Amino acid sequence: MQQEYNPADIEANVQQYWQQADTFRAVEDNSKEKYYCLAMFPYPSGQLHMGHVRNYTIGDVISRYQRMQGKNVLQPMGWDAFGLPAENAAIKNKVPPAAWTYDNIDYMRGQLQRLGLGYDWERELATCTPEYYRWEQWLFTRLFEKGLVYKKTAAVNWCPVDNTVLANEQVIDGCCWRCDTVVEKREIPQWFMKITDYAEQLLDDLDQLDGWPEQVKTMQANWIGRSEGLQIEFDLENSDANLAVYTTRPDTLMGVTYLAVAAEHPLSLKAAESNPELQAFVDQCRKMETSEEAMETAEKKGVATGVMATHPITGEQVPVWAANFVLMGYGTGAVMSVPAHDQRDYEFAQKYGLAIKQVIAPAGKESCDLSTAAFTEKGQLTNSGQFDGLSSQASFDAIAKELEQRNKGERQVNYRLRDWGVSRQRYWGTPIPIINCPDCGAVPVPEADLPVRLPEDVIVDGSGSPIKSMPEFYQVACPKCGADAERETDTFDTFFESSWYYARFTCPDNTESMLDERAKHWLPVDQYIGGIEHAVLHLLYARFFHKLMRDEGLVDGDEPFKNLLTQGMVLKDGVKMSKSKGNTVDPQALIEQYGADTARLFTMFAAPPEQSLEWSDKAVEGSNRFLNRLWRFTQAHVEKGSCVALDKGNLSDDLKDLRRQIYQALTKVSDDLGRRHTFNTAIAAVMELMNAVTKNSDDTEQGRAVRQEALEMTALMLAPITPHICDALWRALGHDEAVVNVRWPDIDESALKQDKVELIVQVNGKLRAKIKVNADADKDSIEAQALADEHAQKFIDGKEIRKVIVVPGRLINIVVAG
RNA sequence: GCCGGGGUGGCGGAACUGGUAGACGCGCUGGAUUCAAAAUCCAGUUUCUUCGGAAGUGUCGGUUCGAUUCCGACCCUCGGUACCA
Repeated sequence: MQQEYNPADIEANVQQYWQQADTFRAVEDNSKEKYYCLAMFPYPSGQLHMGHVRNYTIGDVISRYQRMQGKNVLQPMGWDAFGLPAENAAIKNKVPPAAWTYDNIDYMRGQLQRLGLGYDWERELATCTPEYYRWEQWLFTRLFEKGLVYKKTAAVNWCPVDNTVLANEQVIDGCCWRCDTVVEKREIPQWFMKITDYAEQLLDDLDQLDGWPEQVKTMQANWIGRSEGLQIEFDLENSDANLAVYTTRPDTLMGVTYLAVAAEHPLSLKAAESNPELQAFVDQCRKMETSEEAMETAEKKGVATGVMATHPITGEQVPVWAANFVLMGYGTGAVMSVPAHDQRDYEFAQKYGLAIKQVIAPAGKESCDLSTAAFTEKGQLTNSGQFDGLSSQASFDAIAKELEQRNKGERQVNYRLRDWGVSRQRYWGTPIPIINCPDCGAVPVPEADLPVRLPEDVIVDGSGSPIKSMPEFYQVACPKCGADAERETDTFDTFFESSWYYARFTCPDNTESMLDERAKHWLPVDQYIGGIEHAVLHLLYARFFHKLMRDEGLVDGDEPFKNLLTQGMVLKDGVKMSKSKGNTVDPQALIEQYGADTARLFTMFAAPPEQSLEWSDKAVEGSNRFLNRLWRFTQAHVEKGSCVALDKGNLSDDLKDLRRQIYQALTKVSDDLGRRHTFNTAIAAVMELMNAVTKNSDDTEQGRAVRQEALEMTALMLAPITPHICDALWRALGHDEAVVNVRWPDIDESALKQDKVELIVQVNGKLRAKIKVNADADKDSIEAQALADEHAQKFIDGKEIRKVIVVPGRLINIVVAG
């Protein structure tokens, strides 16, 4: 054993051993319990950032711990390789996206290996290869046949100067990020997946996910947004057409004083032809961002269309307004407005002088003052004709029945969730496998012709996707009739690739089918780890895909991820590390200076995984200092030669104490690594043990034997977190096998037993004394001992004792008067 | 705007089921070692204090023998918001 801790040597040696012994190769083996641990794969942006280091270390610690539990662990790694940054880099550096991406992958793979992450690299995949994306093309054509995909027009952000579609993040304050032109909305035909057909399952199956954080399930449930309400039809004046609206508050129907439609609603567009003011408003709305956030925070504006609608029960005429807060692609593109009982409608009515009619009265003592705000609580109906006096709840049924009889409405379950638009007008993505024939319409590419390969030798200059101007790509014969036809030149949303990669990792080499029996062996993923920012979209799409694949017979079970851990972000100076803020810390430099084990130890120690992690150079040094201390202490111990066997029955009180601390630490670390995933407290427990061990200077034979035990346990307990140094320590302590193959130690219960325990004595809830009592003492004798304590006496002397509360193993609280 | 988190010493954090607030680490202070420094080791470190204690976990209020933990209202901050991944 070397005198000094030299991480560069140690880490290179151990990593070489793992590679040569094929340690992390995962082979299906029914004799062992399987454990599939997956951390969200990275976008190959160029270099690893601290968020990656944290994410992948968490996964590796869990994987190594489970391996030490004797499980057959699968931990794969791959690349979420399609996406916008490759196109941006291509424009900037004049490199094709493919070359840029593959270079990045090669560099980042090396960085991951240097961190000592135990991946089965045989299973590596990159989503930008035809071997991968051909299978999602295949699935899409299957879904086409099943009617689960369809085409409709939808709005995109359009920059009229660059002549290109912009992502939401490329729109800054309503303007193009590159040329600062005001962005316009443009309606173009796009492919959609019917995720709403699975809305109910996606909601109900959340109940199966006991291993998911409650907050993530809540966010998903709210996102899906199931509601029960009524669809109500309003007849239009001078027209056969009618206007349908959906409401969850039919009890307020009698208070409707106007209707609002989206500016681009056909009704509004038609009215605008003869109304210049409305036309100006429609044009103005066209220059709005498409994001929900922008819509909701924008000032609420509207213009009367001049069209009147007939109230389905009273027959009264109410005006129809065009409003910027009504979304065309959402529900029916129209809403009924009840200013007295909805705050947004109230503010709109105040602004434009529309009528406010109260139809709900408070049932309890809630305040209702319609001169200041809407009354949005439920209550008792008033001013509602035949429904007067009913409760909000009772009126739901009564009004539903009335409307059904009049054929003017029906009950409906509605979801906030919208169908998934998967078309992107970009180059660097999976080509959508559809051919548009002038006679046959949209025709899926036949299986034999898959994959539709994305040409990689292209020039990207920011003026639109290069494949849109490549006849050799898009000119094809219709697979059905042979006529001249055109390929889709749009590509898939990159969430498409990341929605099923977890399954493909089980059989990435299969060239015959999307998945095989190995998927059924390994799935579901036992532990999934990734950023909280993916709580809704990615995780919902992956759950959706799992159900689609299940219905194709490709996988078993309803859900892909049994347990989920959502990690927090890595911050510096309180803000997220990012290139634009210039506050990034390069993991490469960190590893070169201190080694992978220090990088791993610091990221696990600085905060629990679910919280954000504040970067600190000084704390990194502290982590390195601890490893140095551990190394030197072990070295000094080993240097004095081998130890005799431990004689448990023949130890001094101090040594018994020390052994108890060893097994208390082991108890805590086992729970923290296996159940709680609080690696910071596990490390703290090991540090505490080390402090106790270094304080003990018993150099007798038994003293050295206990020290040997403590150091062995420390090497094992830290092995999942800092695997390189622990391998070297374990060997130095006299073992021949690699620590990665050692089983997690058992707890020696006999070492944990204590004769006396310390209890605290409170008087009126304040700490006043500490007493030692026999571990098996009964409540009465504990109480008596507490009352007799001289410190406690000072605070109870001469006062009336009202109550004494004894919490076994913890405390005694003496409640006195005055 | 809406949905979901978070707020505890100078700093990162601990307190797991309502029971000793501040484990562990960083920083700082003092000491040892050194010609000197670095490194290392030892001791101390919430604030105030009349040295008895008192106050204290974003703010205000409540429940309880006892609240960082439960309930209500509010403030600040972070993530998501459907074309960033």
